Amino acid sequence: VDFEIKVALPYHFRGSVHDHGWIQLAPNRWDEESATFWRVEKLTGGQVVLLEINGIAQPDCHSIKVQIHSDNPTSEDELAEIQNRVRWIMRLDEDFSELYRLCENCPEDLEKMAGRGRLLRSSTLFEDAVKTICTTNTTWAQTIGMVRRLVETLGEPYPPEPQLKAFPTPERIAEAGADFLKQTVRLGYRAPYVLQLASEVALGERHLEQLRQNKLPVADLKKALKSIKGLGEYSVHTLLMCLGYYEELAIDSIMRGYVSKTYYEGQPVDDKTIRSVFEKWGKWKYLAYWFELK
DNA sequence: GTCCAGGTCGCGC
DNA sequence: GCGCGACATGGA
Repeated sequence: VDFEIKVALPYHFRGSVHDHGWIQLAPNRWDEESATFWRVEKLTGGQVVLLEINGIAQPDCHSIKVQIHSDNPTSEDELAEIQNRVRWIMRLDEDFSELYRLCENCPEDLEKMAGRGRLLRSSTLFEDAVKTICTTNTTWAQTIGMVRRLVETLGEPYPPEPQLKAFPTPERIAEAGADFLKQTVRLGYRAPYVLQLASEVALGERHLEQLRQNKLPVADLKKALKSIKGLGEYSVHTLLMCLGYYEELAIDSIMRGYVSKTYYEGQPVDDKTIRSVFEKWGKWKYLAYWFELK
C-alpha cells in the first residue's frame, strides 16, 4: 500500500531532509543516487515497516510519495498511523509563510529560505530527546556512532532485512541497563541519563509524547523538558525546535563560534549577545540562525 | 600524555 | 543567579 501526500509550494524536499543533520542518524538513511529517504518504523501494534520516501516536483504543487515495505499486509489503522508519522517527521502541517514574508525584504534571505524550514525530526519525542542527549559534549562523529549502536543492538529488526532496525523503544532501552548502555553502546556518562529517561517513559511515569499534542504553553513545555535529567538549556531549546517552536536559540559551541566570527571579529560572545543578534527574527530566531549558517 | 568536542550536573557562593 | 570541576568517549 503506497500513498502520496500533496504539499503546497514553495516546498524543498531535499532541504527538508538534509537541513537538519538528523538524516545522518540511524534509523534514518539517505540514498543519494535515487534521492530516497529510508526509515524503519515500529508501529504501535508491533508491526515493523520500512518506509521509502521520495519527493516529486509537480507544476502546481509538490508531492511526497511513500512506499510501505512490510512482510504482511498493512491494515487501515496501520496506514493511518504511518501517514500521521510521515506528516510529523516531515513537518507537513507546519506553516512557514510568515517566516518567508519576513524574508521578502532581503533577496538573499528569501533565496536561502525558499520552501525551507521543515527540519527533519523523529516520529517520537523520545527518540529526539535521546538523540539530543547524544549530541552533547561530544563530536558529531561520536553522536552518529552512539545512535547507530543504540539502533543496531536494541532496535526492532525489519523481518525481511533484519539488519535494518527501528529506533529502540523506551522499554527495550530500559531493560538493557546502564552497563550495557555504557560498555556496548558506549554512551559514556550519558548512559544513566538515557536509562533514566527510558525507564520513566516505559513505566508510564513520564508522558513525553503528550508534549507533541500542541496543547501546552511553551513555558510549560520548557519546564517539562527541563525536568528530564541530562537535558540542559541547549537540549531543551533543541527539543522545542523539534516541537515547532523556534523562538529560543539552542546555543552550542557551533553557534558561539559562528556568531563570534561573523559579528564580533572572533571575540568571545556571551549568550545575551548571541540572542541580540537574532532578536529581530521574533519567533523564528532559531530557523533564522540555522539558514543563515547554510 | 593533554586537550577538547553541537553540555549538564551538583556544589558552593 | 554565576563560577567551577567532574564526567565517558575517542580523535587530534
